[in-house]
Amino acid sequence: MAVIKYSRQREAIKEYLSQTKEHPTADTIYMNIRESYPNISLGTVYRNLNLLVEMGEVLRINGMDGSDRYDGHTQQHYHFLCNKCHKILDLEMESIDHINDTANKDFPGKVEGHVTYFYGKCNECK
Amino acid sequence: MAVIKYSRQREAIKEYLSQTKEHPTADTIYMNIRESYPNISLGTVYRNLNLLVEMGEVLRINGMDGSDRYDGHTQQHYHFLCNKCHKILDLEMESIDHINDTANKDFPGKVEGHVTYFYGKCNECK
DNA sequence: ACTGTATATAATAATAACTACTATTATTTT
DNA sequence: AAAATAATAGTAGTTATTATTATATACAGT
Ligand SMILES: [Mn+2]
Ligand SMILES: [Mn+2]
Ligand SMILES: [Zn+2]
Ligand SMILES: [Zn+2]
Repeated sequence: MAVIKYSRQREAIKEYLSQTKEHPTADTIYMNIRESYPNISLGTVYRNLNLLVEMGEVLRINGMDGSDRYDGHTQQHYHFLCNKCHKILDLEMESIDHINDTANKDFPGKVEGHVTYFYGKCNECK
Repeated sequence: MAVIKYSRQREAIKEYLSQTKEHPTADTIYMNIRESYPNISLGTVYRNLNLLVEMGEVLRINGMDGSDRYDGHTQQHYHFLCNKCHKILDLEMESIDHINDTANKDFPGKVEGHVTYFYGKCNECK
């Protein structure tokens, strides 16, 4: 796949992700795009999500539960998972990139980055 | 399931996990236990891993790639994932639990903990 | 605007990781 | 040793995701 051609399906996915504050699964995205494009296929959603992640236009959040989540807001930020209602929230907090240095200290290889999420009780559930 | 009864299959899994320094998948564990228990079923491996994780005798590491990894060494420690050879290594480093406080600062809910792993190039791959 | 070619799509099949079910077997209690 | 209970092997089912393929769309060159 050398040249990337426009598709309204991909545009709709990007649009939907940029305007939601949630962190939807591929299936949730599918359900929503369906309202404007009833014939869109789930495979198309997955393929475009992979493309968008690869292009850096969308973030993939994985490991929180069974299925991957997607985030249209690509500036670096951290996530919080509520243990009770399982909502995923953005965390506004100062950088913790220094933990890379901590990790590097006695490590023979090279630590380049980290993946972190926080968990606990959200405002409503605590 | 009120009472937990002994089983040599479960014992073999625990034994295998306690002596390996790797972080095997359920399937890898299955392959290895098979050498001493050729009839063990993959379902038995999964069921016992879940049990052992629940009992706190084994750690589950998820989100690194498609399938969960298991760790027989249960003292809290961090992991490193090599981007090139995809090995998972233990990281000996000082505690970074203070990042919970950082995350809590302006958060209306209650941050109780975090999940973190580091990535980069291991000693052989860098 | 018309045509050719490459890319994207919908629909569907396939895969991978894991869980559920059930008849049999192993462990523990009595 | 017999009864009671839990674990197992073997298998079927689920869920999330990827692969396949025939058709549709985008778009560069005329
Ligand atoms: Mn986010
Ligand atoms: Mn470890
Ligand atoms: Zn909550
Ligand atoms: Zn490596």
